[in-house]
Amino acid sequence: MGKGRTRRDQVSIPQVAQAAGVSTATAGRALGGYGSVSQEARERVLAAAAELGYQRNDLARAIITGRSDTIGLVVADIENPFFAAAVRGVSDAARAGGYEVLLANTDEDPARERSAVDVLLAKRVDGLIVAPTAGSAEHLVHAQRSGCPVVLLDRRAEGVELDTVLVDNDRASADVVAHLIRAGHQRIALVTGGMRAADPVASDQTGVSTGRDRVEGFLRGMRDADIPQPERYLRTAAGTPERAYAATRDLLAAAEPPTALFASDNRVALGVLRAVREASLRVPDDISLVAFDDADWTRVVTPAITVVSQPAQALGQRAGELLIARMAGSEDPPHSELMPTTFVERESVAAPSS
Amino acid sequence: MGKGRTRRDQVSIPQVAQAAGVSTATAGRALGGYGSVSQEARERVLAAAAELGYQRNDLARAIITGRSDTIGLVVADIENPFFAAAVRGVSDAARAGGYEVLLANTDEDPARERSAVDVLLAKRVDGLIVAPTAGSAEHLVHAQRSGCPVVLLDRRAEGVELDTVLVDNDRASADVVAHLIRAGHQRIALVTGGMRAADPVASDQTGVSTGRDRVEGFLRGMRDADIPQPERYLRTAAGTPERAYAATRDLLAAAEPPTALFASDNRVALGVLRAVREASLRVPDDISLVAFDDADWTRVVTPAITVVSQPAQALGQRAGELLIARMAGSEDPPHSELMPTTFVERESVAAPSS
DNA sequence: GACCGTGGTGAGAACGTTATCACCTCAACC
DNA sequence: GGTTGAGGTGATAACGTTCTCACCACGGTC
Repeated sequence: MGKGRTRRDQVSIPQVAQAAGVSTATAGRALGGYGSVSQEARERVLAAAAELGYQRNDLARAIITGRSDTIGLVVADIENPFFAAAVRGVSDAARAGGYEVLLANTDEDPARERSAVDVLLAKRVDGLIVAPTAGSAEHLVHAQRSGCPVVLLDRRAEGVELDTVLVDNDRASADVVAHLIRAGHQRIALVTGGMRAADPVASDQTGVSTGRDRVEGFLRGMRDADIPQPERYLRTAAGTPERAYAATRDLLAAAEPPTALFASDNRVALGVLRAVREASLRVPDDISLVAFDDADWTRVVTPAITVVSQPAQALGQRAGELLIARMAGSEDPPHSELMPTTFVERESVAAPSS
Repeated sequence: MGKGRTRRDQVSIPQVAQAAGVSTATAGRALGGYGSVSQEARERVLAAAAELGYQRNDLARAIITGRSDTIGLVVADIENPFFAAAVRGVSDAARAGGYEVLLANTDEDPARERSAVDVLLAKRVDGLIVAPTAGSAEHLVHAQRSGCPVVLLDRRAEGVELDTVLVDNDRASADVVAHLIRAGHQRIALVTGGMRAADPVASDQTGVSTGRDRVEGFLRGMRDADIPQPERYLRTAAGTPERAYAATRDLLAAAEPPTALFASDNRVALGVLRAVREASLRVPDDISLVAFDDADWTRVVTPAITVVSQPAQALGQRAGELLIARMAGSEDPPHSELMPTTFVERESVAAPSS
């Protein structure tokens, strides 16, 4: 036995009330900051609380008020700087609105996402922000219907009516392709993850929406320029640095290798760049390179990499604000908000060499 | 009134019990998985629960059991990849132990840290993992004493008895210095953050322990090699990429610039590297470079950067495990666990040119 | 003087769970 | 046939808070 009081003998409002010589109700009002309490009673209660080391219990409060002042945040991969920044944005918005954040990581596993949502619902979060992974979004609709507002972050979910904050991936991707084509490229490769390897083109339902949209934009951009066989240099299922590395090696070893590489996110870019380095290719003289995500290191490498910058933190913040509005009772029909990407031209794109 | 049931008419155990034709107690047992229930009763209860859309309420459960199955995690900066990885480690350990994680960001602000701890305590987390920022750790001791175990992550707190999981920063730092000296360097600069600019050497109480320990190790390493005025190239208060950039520019512009740069973390390294690039210095021919943290980009730049690798995720995981043991009732005296760093030699160190 | 509103107070219900206890049944054991 | 034990059940207390309501005192207004 020993140090410190154990979990069970926490001081509660009735004890404070008794010490202060007032009723439980009055002590509760003084401590909880609701109702009206005389100056004198408040002082006595506060003094008694300090004396006894009273610690309020938000759990009990949440049961009675029906609000926990907590929002649940479900992301795929906290280690991805994009999500880290988004989490930061959500955190900031939550703090500003008086909410705490309960965080869950899914590792892109739909089963873990479902169970995370379940746990968060059981903990009675007031709202949910989710970057949905592949698969059905039934559980999210269900959550929303049971009274817990849901906002989707960075990714769409098919056929459900939920607020969504994201970026126009399709268009940004097409713009990159157009830029490369203007620079003179024809053999343009897209290295990306998030889709089943088996069926890269019929991408309607598999994989994460972000990946699908970027592929879609890529293909559209290629077709718009009448480049035949646009899927020739499309490499899906390369979502990790390692797999992107392998996919890029593969591309570079081909008889007719691409003259430009488009990496679909910052982690993919890492693998792509490593493969390029190992092949002793010079950027941009031998090969051009564009990446999604303005990761901090992209401007410190030589040459600095041309990127599509996403407002990751702002995305998170906006999702938080939208959710807070919903929790406050907003009844507008669910809608998507597109936030602008910025094409940051640096030094990794040039005309093809041959 | 609108879509979906509102917050207030959630289904509760008594309602399920009535629908299933059993007592509240039995329904509670069937749903909560405690006590003993007949096969038949359980089935009836579960069917009724599914029918009515019952959602368990962990808040009410937590009140009665005294455990919320939640741990609080307080970090300085979630956007720092080191902490992102550590958060990941904590998450994994928590999940394995059946706990959820409540996350708070402090931005290195002691006031925000205190208020975060306060809120988490009010939410009745079962334990707390904190990467303490500068200043007193009184609130943490208080938390521990009031029955909420605390584990420190990555950073020490002076004069308090708390479990701590970290790395031997002093020694790792001294080892880097020794390595550079063996390579022939004398004019070695340390660019670091986390300390008041005013008084860089008397570092006993200001700043974050990590920074202080690294400075200490740096100075020790220099003194051990009998290099005079070791603080000559010491630049503190340069904890962000921007400030590190400015500090490095400053160093490089000196009459007798350093021949080797030591960046105290991955964000500092970003700024240092940018300054080096802009000065058109070649690494390692013109100047050598070592950084703390094996950030993913450090091996993709040319030349790949020699780093001190920290087991960030393992650190977080171990902190989680330690906390779980504490919450399970372990009464061992608090202790520090040092995890090993790895010196990863790459291509950014060479003998000084002159 | 009757009436109202308002600030303050306390008793007790309410929230949705789990814990405690008493009780019942049935089988196993001596 | 009694004792023991285990499995199952329900009534009710308990957790720590806020909510509801009734009540009082007081001042102002008609």
